[in-house]
Amino acid sequence: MPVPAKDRAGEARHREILETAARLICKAGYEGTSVQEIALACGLTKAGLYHHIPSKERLLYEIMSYGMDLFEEQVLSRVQDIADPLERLKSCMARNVELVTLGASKEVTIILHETDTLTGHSRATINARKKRYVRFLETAFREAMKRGQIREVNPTVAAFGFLGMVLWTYKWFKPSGKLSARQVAEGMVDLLFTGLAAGG
Amino acid sequence: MPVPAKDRAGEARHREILETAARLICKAGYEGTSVQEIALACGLTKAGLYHHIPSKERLLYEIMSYGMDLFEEQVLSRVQDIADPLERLKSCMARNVELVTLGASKEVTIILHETDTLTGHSRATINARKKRYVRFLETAFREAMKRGQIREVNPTVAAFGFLGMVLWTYKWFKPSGKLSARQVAEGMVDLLFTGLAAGG
Amino acid sequence: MPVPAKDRAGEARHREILETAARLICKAGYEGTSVQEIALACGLTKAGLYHHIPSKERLLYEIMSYGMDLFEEQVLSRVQDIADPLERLKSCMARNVELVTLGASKEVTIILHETDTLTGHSRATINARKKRYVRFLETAFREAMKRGQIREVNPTVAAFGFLGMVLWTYKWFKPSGKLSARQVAEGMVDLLFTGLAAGG
Amino acid sequence: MPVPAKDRAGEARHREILETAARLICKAGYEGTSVQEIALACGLTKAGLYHHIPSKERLLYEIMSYGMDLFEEQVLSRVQDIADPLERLKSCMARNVELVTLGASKEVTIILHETDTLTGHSRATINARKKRYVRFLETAFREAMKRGQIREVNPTVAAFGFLGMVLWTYKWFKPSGKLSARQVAEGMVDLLFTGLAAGG
DNA sequence: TATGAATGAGGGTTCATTCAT
DNA sequence: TATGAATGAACCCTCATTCAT
Repeated sequence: MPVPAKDRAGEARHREILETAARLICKAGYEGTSVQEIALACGLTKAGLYHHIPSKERLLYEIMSYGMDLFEEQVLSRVQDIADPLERLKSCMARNVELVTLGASKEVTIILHETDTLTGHSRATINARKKRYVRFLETAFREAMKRGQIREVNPTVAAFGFLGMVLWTYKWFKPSGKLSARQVAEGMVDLLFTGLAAGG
Repeated sequence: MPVPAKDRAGEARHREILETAARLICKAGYEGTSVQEIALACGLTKAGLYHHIPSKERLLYEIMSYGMDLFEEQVLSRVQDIADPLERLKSCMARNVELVTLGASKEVTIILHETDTLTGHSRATINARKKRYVRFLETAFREAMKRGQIREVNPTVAAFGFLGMVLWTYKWFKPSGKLSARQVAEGMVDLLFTGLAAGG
Repeated sequence: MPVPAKDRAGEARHREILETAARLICKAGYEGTSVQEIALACGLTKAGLYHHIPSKERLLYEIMSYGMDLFEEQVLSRVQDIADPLERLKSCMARNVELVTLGASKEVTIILHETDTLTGHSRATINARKKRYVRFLETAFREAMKRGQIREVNPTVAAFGFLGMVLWTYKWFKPSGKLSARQVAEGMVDLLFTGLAAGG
Repeated sequence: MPVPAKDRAGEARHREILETAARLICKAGYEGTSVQEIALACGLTKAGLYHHIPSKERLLYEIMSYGMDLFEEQVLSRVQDIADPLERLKSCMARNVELVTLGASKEVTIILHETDTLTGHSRATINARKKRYVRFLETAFREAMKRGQIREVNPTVAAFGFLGMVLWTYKWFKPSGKLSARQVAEGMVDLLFTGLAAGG
């Protein structure tokens, strides 16, 4: 059942707005970005933008939902079926680093780190999806330990170490720098999983 | 030349204001925190607060400077003279994790991650001090490699991996959680430097 | 010359819109009711509503005109030919009270009290029709005095006292209350015309 | 214990703002009057006005409270101790008519008829005070009947008839017209209590 | 030091209205 | 007729900042 052209256009427009807003919010933060600026960047007036979104906070929520969708589609769903837990973790890390460094809509996923801005149900929904990712990592780490693929470490520390390495990347990575996104991704995987121990 | 009691008192008050403001800004971000709220939390009126600070942006700069002071005093200056580069890195990591998790003024140092808010000279000054830290880490990694203490890896990736693990901590660590700050600090050091490789 | 069915349908639709709008404006006032809300209540979009009305102010004018039509048709025209001036006044009062309490379209007539909202010609037109009612009452009071049916009182004060009693009713009358609309109507007539004097 | 000069000044300023706002709201309604207009009329900027009031709705509530204060002080408290219920009612009506026609702050009391604008607790508070007035009137009517001073009528109808006559006055009374406020007041009392019956 | 009062600028949001489709 | 998209103006309110006292 094909989606009518009209709806597809509307949806595309909507995504375009989310991505444009994400780019701005990513730079200056949610509170530091005015609806005025977002509207202008979308080629609309403030009132015109409000035809597409019900409120600024809801806009943020939709960006975040969209960001989680992108993340789950481009990272989680592509690795969760990998049987070998170590390979699953490595692939996951590489994909996640690439998502926040060279993804076409990387800002949409980066914004996920705007914590404490959303309130109520929206906040709970997003937080639940984030927590699922942490659980996914912890589980994979535990499996890898059980199989003897990695040393015995605290799975929570491992998961958050993993996440810190991956998500901090957007703060310093520059596409125009010496290292390519792929190099960073592989470097990070190598760093965490091969380890720093000499002769490892 | 001893500082007059009066100035010392003034300085204490000043630091108190910086720390109070830091706590608020840490929660809601710079743009999300109003001068009004800061004044109230300091037990002052808005106009009263302005007798202590020249502007909101300058307040942020002073918090960040103070944060860098604290960091350099409690982390850098205590490890930079360690001759063994691997021990230097390990000690640095542990101290840094502890600074952002159980430091009495942890918010003051956490705020350092409010990027892109400061402008002009202030921003350049803070960024220069941050960059010095990255250089310090890269150098230590290089030294450790030269000595054969760790594998050959890209020092930049290593430095930012290190930083990501350390600085991300404040986003998820809860003093009331299962893990103590010390456990997290040691876990992180173990994770990065012993590595995950089995039998490491 | 019979009205074509189509026009009759259009007219019915038009009246329906006027009555729906009247109900909303009656509750929240003209300024407190948005075109959006009116459109929604009519089962239309905003743009759709504008095919039926040229402007919000004109809508108000049409409601008021329709309200005056209803009033004249259901009150004035049915009493103006009563020869006895006292009976004319009593019947008028009873009918008017009933119009604003149990009339099917009572809100349409209640809105007539939205003063100072209309401007220019519209306002003048409505005000002229209202003034005619006042004159009608004053004349009837004067006739009744001349015939010795009632005491000598200032006819203007009598007319506005009459109107105040009648029109205030909508502010407190509740169809579900102890008093029926009819009881209120008869009570008001009794109150003003029989008077409060003991033994009257 | 004398009120400090400063407080008295602040209080006077506050009342001045309430009265200025009342005058505007009285003309155009609450929704039809912008905070901008109120500020301007007070000789302030919008932001300056907000130094004195917490919100527009709260401003309305304060006007209404002040209006009830004025009413109770200038009407209720001056008649409630009159032993003779008929005299109590007559005096009450005269004073109330005068309050809404020639009172220095008549708009403040007229605004009390802005129904349905306030919400929640504010609304309940004001409504309770209004209801007390209705009860006061009903009681007085009942007493007067018991004493045989007036005919037996429904006290609720009597009370609302009384109120309608009194409160409607502000809609048509013009200080520059033929009738003085006093004449209207006396005319209304005469109309309701002497009655229209011939030879009354 | 401290404050209450004030302000211009801008915040997010809604308004009545228009118009191409 | 009906609509979705768009707009300029205005809405209520808060911002960081200043200044006389």
